[in-house]
Amino acid sequence: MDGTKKLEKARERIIETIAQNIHLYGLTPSAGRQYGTMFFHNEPLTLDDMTEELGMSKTSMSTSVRALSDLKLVERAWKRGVRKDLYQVSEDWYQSFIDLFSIKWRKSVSQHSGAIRKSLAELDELMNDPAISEELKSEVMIDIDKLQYMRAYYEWLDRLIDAFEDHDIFDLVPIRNLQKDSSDKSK
Amino acid sequence: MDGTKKLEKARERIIETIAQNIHLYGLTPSAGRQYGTMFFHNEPLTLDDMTEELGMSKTSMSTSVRALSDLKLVERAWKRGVRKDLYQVSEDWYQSFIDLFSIKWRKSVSQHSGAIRKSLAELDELMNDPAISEELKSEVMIDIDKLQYMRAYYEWLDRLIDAFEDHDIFDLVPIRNLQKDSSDKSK
DNA sequence: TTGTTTGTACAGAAAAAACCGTTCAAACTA
DNA sequence: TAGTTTGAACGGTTTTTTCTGTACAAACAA
Repeated sequence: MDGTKKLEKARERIIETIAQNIHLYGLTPSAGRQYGTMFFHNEPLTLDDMTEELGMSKTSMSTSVRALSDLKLVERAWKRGVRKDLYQVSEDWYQSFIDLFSIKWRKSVSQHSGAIRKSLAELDELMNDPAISEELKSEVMIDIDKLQYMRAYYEWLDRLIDAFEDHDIFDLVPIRNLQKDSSDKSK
Repeated sequence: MDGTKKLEKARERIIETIAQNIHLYGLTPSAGRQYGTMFFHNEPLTLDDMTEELGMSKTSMSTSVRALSDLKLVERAWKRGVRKDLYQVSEDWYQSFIDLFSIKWRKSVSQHSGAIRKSLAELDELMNDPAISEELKSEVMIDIDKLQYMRAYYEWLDRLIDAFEDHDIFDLVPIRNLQKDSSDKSK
């Protein structure tokens, strides 16, 4: 088999695996393929480059590169004399993992916390209403407990994301920069 | 406003918030609504109960309760004399968060690790091929570096998931069981 | 055994999304 | 200024996903 073909095949396997797993970041396989393609390119790419590489429309490239940018999986690059926007994958994958939580999960925590606060206030009000049956009150009490549990959980999630952002997580789970020689046959 | 209505409204807000955020678990809003409904029910529910509560088909209830079960967000319950399957939400949300990683992310790590191993072996072979141009070899070298970086990253992710499963994460980010009085107005 | 109940497989309908071609505004060039 | 180039907004089309109703197999009841 031709050497270039072999290299291409080895890359394709990785790209396809990325495409099949990028849903964990809430992205489509197409965006994953785009990411993978950029990953193996050693130069920043323009939208037109991507159109050519992936055989998809420029519009599609534009929208999915935006989705990738929103999650900070890719970033813009500059190159003297090039007017087109250039994009390249963010180098630090650990940071990309953290960014997922900073962006998507933090937003979710915030929405939940807001909803819980509002509902808790309403139930609180309900508890102080004298025109409410004892039976209903005991139901409300149960719900208040549940919401308090939720509130504690999201507060925990919030601190977890803090621990990611502050890189405290690397104290617990250190990055091992093995750089293991690829000819090492040991298991 | 009627007390029962008010309670219902407070619940609906939470349920809808869950529905809008469950995509982080790779589930549809419908499944989220189903989860939310079960969450506020103090008794396990049957598929027929859910059909009635949510106004959707039994088939839908069956498929999405399976999706929820796969992620261990809900579990089966038993009740004397009831022949129908009963389901209830898993009580421990912290564990549910961990399960997400045990199930979905671990699988992703495994797929990636496999692909990386294969591709790395191929590139290794390519490097030892004497019939390959120097130019191509330097390209291959770059890719090997990238794959080694990936390998280290997924190995880190694997250890991170271990830290979740072993509950070591709670040493770094402890669960505060505040149980703060809901009448506390401090900010 | 036969009749009933329950959960799920399957195929088609409905809804949602991904994607494309065209168009347009902004930025750059001359 | 006018002419290009570029990225994205907007409708319309295609593809995918979600949901439903029917049908069926397994478990239970009598």
